[in-house]
Amino acid sequence: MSIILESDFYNRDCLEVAPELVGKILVHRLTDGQILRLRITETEAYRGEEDKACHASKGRTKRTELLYGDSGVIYIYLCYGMHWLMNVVTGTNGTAQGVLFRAGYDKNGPARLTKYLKIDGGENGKKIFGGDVWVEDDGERPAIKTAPRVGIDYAGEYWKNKEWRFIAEYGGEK
DNA sequence: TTAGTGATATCC
DNA sequence: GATATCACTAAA
Repeated sequence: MSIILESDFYNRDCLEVAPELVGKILVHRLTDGQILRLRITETEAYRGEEDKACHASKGRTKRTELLYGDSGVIYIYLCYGMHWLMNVVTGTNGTAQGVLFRAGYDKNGPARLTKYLKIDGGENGKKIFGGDVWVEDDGERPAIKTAPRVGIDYAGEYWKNKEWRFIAEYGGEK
């Protein structure tokens, strides 16, 4: 029995949401009805304008607009011209927080994850419940370890060294 | 280690 | 309009 995570889950600080998303199942229902599921094994928190690694630190722009909106909104970003990175907006409105889905079981890397789930910019701005993309909790609670975030050298030592990356220590099933 | 790729932001 | 930058991956 799986429970779909809804508004209450996402409407909290990203540092609470990010570790809890680890071990959950990300689901995408395609237009042809096919269901793709993937267990989340790694997430990262991006916490508002003060976090230099967060896109919102540059201020409110067309792109980061979504981060300032409702929690539970899917924020998808095209990186390096070919990789879709998926985030979900967390926290109360206006705090510009988000959680990046960094990896899934057997799928290391944020772009591999979206590629596997066939998620692209078309899902950007949609809600992560009540639509074609959602996260389920099947009760699994893997052990979690933390680590510094990656790929954000530009953010400076202070933010770079924050342990806001959450990784499942997996032995679990798919 | 390096090339590839294109949207976005920033600077004319 | 032009350029610099980027939360990456695959191939070597």
